Amino acid sequence: MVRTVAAPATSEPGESTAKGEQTRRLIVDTAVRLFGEQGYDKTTMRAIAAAAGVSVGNAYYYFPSKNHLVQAFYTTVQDAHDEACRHALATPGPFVDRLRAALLTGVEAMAPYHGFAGSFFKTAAEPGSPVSPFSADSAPTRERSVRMFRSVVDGATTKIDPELRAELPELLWLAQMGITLYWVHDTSPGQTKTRLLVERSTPLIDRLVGMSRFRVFQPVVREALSLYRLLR
Amino acid sequence: MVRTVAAPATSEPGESTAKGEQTRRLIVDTAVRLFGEQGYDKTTMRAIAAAAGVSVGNAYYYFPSKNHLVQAFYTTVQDAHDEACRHALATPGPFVDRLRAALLTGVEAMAPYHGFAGSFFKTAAEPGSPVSPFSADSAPTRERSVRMFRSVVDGATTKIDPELRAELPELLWLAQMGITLYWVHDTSPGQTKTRLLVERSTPLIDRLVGMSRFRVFQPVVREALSLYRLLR
DNA sequence: GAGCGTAGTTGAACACGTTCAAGAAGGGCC
DNA sequence: GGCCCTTCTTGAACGTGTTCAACTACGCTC
Repeated sequence: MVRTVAAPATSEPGESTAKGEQTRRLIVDTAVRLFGEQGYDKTTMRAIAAAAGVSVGNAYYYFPSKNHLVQAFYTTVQDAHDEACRHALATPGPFVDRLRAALLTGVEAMAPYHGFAGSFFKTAAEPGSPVSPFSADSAPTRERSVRMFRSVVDGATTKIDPELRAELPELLWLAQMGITLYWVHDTSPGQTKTRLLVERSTPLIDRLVGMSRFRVFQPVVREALSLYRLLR
Repeated sequence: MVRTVAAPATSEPGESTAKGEQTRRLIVDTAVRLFGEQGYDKTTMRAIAAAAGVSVGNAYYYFPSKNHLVQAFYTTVQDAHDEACRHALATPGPFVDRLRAALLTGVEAMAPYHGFAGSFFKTAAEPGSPVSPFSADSAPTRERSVRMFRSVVDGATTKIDPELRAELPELLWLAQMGITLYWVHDTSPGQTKTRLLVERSTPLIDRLVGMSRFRVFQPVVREALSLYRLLR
């Protein structure tokens, strides 16, 4: 017997064949649309299946749970974010400007989904959840985001302590998670407060980062970084 | 017609009469016990009702949702925490020692419920949730906790910038929320990493707080505090 | 005691996410 | 075509949190 097509190490249903891929996309697209229209909780699996013209069980053949359907959302948002800040990060400049651009475009990219994010957040926040930003399943999205912040740091003309510089992309990603946490809970119209947070916290971060290379702060920076590495 | 008993402004079922209060307690106590034994998700409303010897509907007569049953847990943990750190905070001393004591006893108080907290966390993290630490329903618990941190600050012999000192209790409460966030996701045995986080971050916080009263940092401290007040 | 209104209680019913045994469709091999 | 194995699809069924119309128990007024 000859296996015509070898299954990949991480095989998921319907990723290999044309038919499966088609149904998969159909379900994802329908889900993403409904999530955006009605929020996470109000979009039932039955509704997704019905709108996509398949059975409930079929949706579960492709996705282990309702949560997994949301990874697609992450990718969508990140695509928009990458596109939006590509221009701002193209040419080197002061750290503060690059950071502000990266964070603000991030908030912009998420903006259309504020309602959805609110209803979905509880699922993402759960410790073992596959859609938690810290989970293994989210690794691709997370690493892509860290990579973007690395580009923020790499193109910065500001002088930064080398040890801090190495860890900074990941720390900034963490800061973005914090901002997102605030954003999700932000009930101000148009999430004005979150934008204000970014606008005014970036100069502060810049100032602290700038201070990092002075001798006086070396011990604190060292200690903080080593603690971070230890507990990461 | 004469109303013999005026209903209080925030009247909840079964709070006034003896019979109601009895059933209410019975349900809460049963729920708290089962939560601790089996976790949040595995403890069904049917199981709580059955174990308490009442009907499901009766539980819902006293508590609007399963979530609301958890406020009792908060109180339990906080009672333990208050008791545990009372002694350490009784006599004035260095800020760093008082803070460490407050945070470590907090972690100890939560420790028995780590499993439960993990399964429950997703509910507490939801923006509009009544059991969110930022919600109106949690105000009593929250204020009680802030009060404890105020005592930490008030009894501190360390010199602290006055403006910072005023906001510090709330900021420390926020820090505790951050530590709790880490703790919930901490899978190390016995949550060793969280203890390490407290042990090593308190000196750092202490150092930063100590720096706050030097002239050089006044602008940064001022800006950060005003931003915090604005976005709170 | 009779009547009445509130507080307390019940269990069936609903919609949900998820599971699963069963079957249908498709393609390679004789 | 006939066979077989994998891929794909179905819809009923399970257990969940929550709701609700109906019922009972109690305390008050007459």
